[in-house]
Amino acid sequence: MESPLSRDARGLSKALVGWFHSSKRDLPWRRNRTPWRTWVSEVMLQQTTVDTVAPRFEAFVTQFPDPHSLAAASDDAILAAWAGLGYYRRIRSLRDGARSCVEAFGGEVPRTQAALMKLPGVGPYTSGAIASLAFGEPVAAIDGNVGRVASRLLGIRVDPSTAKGRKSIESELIPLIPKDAAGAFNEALIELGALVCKPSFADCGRCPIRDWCVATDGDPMHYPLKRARKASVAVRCVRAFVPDGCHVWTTRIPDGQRLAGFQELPGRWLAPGESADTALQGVLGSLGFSEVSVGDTVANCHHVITHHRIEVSVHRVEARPPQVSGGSLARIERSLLSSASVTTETRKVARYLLKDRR
DNA sequence: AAAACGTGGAA
DNA sequence: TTTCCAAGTTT
Repeated sequence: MESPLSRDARGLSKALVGWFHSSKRDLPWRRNRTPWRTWVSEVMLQQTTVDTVAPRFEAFVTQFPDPHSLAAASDDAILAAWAGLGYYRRIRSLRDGARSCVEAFGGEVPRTQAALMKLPGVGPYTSGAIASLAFGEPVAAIDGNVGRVASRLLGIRVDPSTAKGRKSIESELIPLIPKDAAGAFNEALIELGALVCKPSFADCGRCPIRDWCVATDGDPMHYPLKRARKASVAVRCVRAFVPDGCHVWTTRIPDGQRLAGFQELPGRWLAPGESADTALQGVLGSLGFSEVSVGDTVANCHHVITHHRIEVSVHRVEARPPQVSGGSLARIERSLLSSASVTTETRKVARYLLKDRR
């Protein structure tokens, strides 16, 4: 009961891989493809665009050229190296994964999908990508691109973002992967999704595998199935700009919270209807400040984090700092408000604070 | 299995 | 402006 597609898997992979070799983009991680560079790039690319990653990749692997160097790095160092890329759990996981490679394998990257899956931050996609691209193991690597391309190619109406959807795609995709070119096949599928078979336009006229595609004679945009996203929520946030000579007071976000380890101006989200003055009095009071006087707004900015749209207003505040230091309170030079030690929101605020507006 | 997790750019 | 998307993983 072989389908025409599986019988001609050879032709499909030849056409796909041939197209890839002539059409692929020149990307940093494709030059000198080592297991470590592949691991780093795949983690950096998780939910992050090529345009964002490309200018950051070489600097990162220069600073951390192998698992040993990253394994030895401090929290502050890895956060600064990842600042602005988002999803900061990724870099802690990557460092922890590098540490376990150093301890268990002498600093070598595991060579199989099964072994890679045991590393923190390495899931079904990333393990498949490293195993196939770096080591040639004939396993699937189903990211957003491949989920979409395979859905259309095979005519599968499933949601690739669910475990069930991925499994059904995987079971039909694996037989198509050539044993002697698994990496090129998988990367070609990814590249095809990125360049041709796009979410809002399939562009079948330019597709190297349209002859094998179920969706071309129907409606490619009918695939894949996708679930509704969670609605975004608007929140207001107040922060205090408390200058102290050429320094400014900040707080360091504690472990376990989102953006843990970064510094930001003291403040918090407002409850509906709550006043900025009350909130800032409370925040600074609990940090140990006294004689708190909340002044004018000195900066406004808009920031989005996951599904929250945040309107930030920063007030100038005069206050007497606590005598004993401790807890999350910190003090940094004003110029560091635009450095990698603070949150991205803080760097946005700093653009207003330190210079012009709008 | 749904929700959380960052950010910037395109539609 | 709002929504969607980008080489996902974890809980």
